[in-house]
Amino acid sequence: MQTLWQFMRLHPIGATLSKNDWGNDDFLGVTAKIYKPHSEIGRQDDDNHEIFIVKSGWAILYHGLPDGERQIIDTPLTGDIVGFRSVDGPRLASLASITELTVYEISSKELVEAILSEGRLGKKIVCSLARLNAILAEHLMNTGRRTAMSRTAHFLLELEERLSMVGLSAHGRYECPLTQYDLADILGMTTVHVNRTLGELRRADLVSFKAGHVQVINRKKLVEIAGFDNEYLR
Amino acid sequence: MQTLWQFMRLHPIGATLSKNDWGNDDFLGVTAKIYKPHSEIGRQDDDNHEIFIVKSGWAILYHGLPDGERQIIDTPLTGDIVGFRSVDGPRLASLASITELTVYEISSKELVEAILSEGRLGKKIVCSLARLNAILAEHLMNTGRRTAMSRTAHFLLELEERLSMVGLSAHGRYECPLTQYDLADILGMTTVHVNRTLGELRRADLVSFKAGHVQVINRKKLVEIAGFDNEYLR
DNA sequence: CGAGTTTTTGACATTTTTCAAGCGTGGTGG
DNA sequence: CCACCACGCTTGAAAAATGTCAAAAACTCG
Repeated sequence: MQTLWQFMRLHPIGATLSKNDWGNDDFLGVTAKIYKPHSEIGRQDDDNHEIFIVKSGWAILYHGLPDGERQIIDTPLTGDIVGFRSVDGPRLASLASITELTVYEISSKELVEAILSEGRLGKKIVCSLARLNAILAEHLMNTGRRTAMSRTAHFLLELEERLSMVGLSAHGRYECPLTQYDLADILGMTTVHVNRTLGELRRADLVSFKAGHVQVINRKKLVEIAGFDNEYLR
Repeated sequence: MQTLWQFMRLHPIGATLSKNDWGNDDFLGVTAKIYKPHSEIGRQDDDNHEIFIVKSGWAILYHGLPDGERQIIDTPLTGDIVGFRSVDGPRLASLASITELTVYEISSKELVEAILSEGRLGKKIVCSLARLNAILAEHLMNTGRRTAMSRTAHFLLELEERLSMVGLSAHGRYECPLTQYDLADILGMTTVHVNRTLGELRRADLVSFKAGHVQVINRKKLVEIAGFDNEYLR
């Protein structure tokens, strides 16, 4: 069985952590939990202070609005941390699996304890949160200042970059189990419009999103349309 | 002269820090720098690894897009930290003052060093970043899933809440030096539309934004229209 | 095969942007 | 003191982008 620290050494947020960075083995020994596709891992407004670290699979972190709308905040991928809050309080967003999902679950309190006693862990978490910040800021530009086309192109390029960082994309090709409904709630548009936009991108031979997989066709032009610069994902 | 740690004890991110949380006094003695209104404090793409902590004044953190558009990522207020990056690399956004602005400037490297040796500082920074994350996520809902009206209302309520936390708002009233152009770049719409929307809000006796100050008139209804829940600002 | 989900398409409505112009105010130089 | 300019605010009319509603086609899974 792979322990949490073994995992973290291999992935973005834990890449340089040594065993000693964690207080003791018990804490490290957190076992990964496996969830079925389309299950709720944590629900918005629940008073359950747990942090998740994605080991494998696809998930969405979303917030439901009073009027029934939904905005997807992020699609956490392998190695991403989910669920930090500045203070105790209800969860601000729900986490749901898309595919089968494996996550490490750590009590928020325990993780904070560990940060207090181990500076290197604090640094790691700070870096991880800073990166999430950068991603959110970029999504803000997407929904705020880019056209439907540019937005969609940008997100597909972001996914490719993030996935290839964890070895899940190569040659501009990757699996993506998100539906067009999901895409709509990520990009802040309607499914109908997502559909038309994807169609345009496909017909223009830029990128194809079809049957759960994505293939970048003309990267140069796609990057140009999207105004994509991967710097923020470093 | 007020030192950085004296300041931090009094404001959100540093509220519970004691003197010992910082390695030594030299580091703490960082003097605050004062900038004139409308100056650039840090420029996007610069390779200058500095973190800013706002002591007083209004600022905007924005990112310029290739086509000349601009998206304002955040309006850092008293006590907010600006400029963290996951790794060294060019700055992702520019920081500019709106009013006269006083900021503490700390080298990124120094702060990371301090985190390594002082867990409580790490915790504070982690909390601050988690809060910023929550704010960005909420802005994402704003631009992604709310109408112009709801969005604008929401942002004005957020400002009120954030300002009253640092003693700069009371009775639903506060000073706000942002222009309608700024508002447009925050909310992801055009100035023209911002103008019309503010007009509507004013005519409906919900909130007035005029000559640099904001007055909430009918909070109950405004909160309802905005779908505002201050939980995320805690 | 059949039921449910997802994608695609068409016609039309609404929101938001664009372009263009006018107004008000505060500061500045003649 | 006044003319003038820069800047921000306001308004109107038309265009473009995006959303809504509705239905059909395609796909998926048991």
